[in-house]
Amino acid sequence: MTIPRFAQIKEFLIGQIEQGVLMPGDQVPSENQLLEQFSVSRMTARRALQELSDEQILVRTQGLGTFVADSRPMSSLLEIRNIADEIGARGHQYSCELLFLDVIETSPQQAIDLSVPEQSQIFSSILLHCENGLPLQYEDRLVNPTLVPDYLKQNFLLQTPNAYLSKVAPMTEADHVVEALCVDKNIASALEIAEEQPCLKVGRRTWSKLGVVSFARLYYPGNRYRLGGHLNF
Amino acid sequence: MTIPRFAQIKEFLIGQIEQGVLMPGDQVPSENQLLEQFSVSRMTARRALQELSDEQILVRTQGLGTFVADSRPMSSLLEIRNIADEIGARGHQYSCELLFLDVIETSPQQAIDLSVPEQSQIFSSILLHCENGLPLQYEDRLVNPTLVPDYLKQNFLLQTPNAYLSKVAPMTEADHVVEALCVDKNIASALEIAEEQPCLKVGRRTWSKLGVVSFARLYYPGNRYRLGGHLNF
DNA sequence: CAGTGGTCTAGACCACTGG
DNA sequence: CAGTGGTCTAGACCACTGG
Repeated sequence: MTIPRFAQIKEFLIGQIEQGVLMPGDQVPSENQLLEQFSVSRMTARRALQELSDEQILVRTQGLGTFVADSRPMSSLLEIRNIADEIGARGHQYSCELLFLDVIETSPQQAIDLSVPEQSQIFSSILLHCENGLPLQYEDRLVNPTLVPDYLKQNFLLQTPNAYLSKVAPMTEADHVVEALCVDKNIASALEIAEEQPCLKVGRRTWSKLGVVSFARLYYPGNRYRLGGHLNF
Repeated sequence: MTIPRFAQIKEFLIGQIEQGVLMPGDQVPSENQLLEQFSVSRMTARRALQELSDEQILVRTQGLGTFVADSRPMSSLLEIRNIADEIGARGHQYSCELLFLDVIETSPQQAIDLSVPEQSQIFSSILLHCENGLPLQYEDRLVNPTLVPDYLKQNFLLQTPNAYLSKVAPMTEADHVVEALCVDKNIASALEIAEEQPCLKVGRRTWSKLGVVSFARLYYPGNRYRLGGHLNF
């Protein structure tokens, strides 16, 4: 029932990182420092650092020390990447248009998508993300107001919903459904494509520890976007 | 340069598993047995077992012992699943049609896809996989003849290429590219859809330890198939 | 050089499982 | 009960990094 000492040290370090006391790149206490601080043997202090390193939360280098890893790497496949970062990484210009942002009452399907009661009041946003001025992603998003009460107050032209949600309600799980389809007239005209043009639709439900945070339907013109992934077994 | 003792014990156990001396479910030597066998301290024997357990190759239970894990679990997302199994799991009837199976000479693009020299002789197969008689997947596959010399001799109506390749050249890595598009007349008519019908295309390159084994282009009618995935962070 | 992480020992006490 | 894995100690020697 008592928490093992090595686990206590891990929790201490994770706490420091989550509170921002230790930032990515910072050096964390060495085995010898933790040994004194927690009055444990070196093997125990070491185990805490080693396991956090195995979990890719820390990075260790012999002779140098132990450091906070840059960012927690995700599963490389269908990785949840911020569209603005993705476009930026290609060296292209990102821009964005806010098409809708308000409270709505859930339809039966939306209630299921977000795991809330029917006819709840929830937040909805629709954004159009562009690469070099050309529409790349139509983002239709539902947000749980209980978990993210300040959603409507954000300026999504400065920070994508994805980036904001990652900060206020860190993801612990995500679901994806990928399909190919033709979109309706509204979405087609927003994306500046013909109605017959095939689109990639990604449905993504994200969880934090407290429940379903958000459900997003992302539409991409089939001729401008592909999803990639790499798996290691 | 010398291999650490714990790593030697790991290699010994992995060897036993790969040679079939130890089968899934079998109990492996306990810490105390390894300790005597390799003349190491318990901490070192333990480390070998612990790391293999972390790697999901072994399963440990306090008081019971350490056992060979059932099978190495894969990344859950865009998991490489045998289409026949997938259809069977839905309780539906699987059937399959062989459209092509022969040696071809690579086009420049095909040479890149399979990482072989241009104008190499490679194996090519085209199959149509059906669910309850309705086409679900058009599989256009290139195979490296050096790594899989007996590919053309197989009967793919009894065993899918995917299942066969998994046996003779176990996958160590895979690449995916997913896109939405309209397919050409040939593929559309095979899939029994109109040419305007959006399709999901999955390009998948698979590696074994020796190199690129196969490159498959999988086409699914957009209205009959969706890709799903679940991520845990 | 002092400090770091990597490996390893020979003990200890404990909680748990099965017979 | 004997055997298992889980945690922990107080030492040791080593290879490596930077100053």
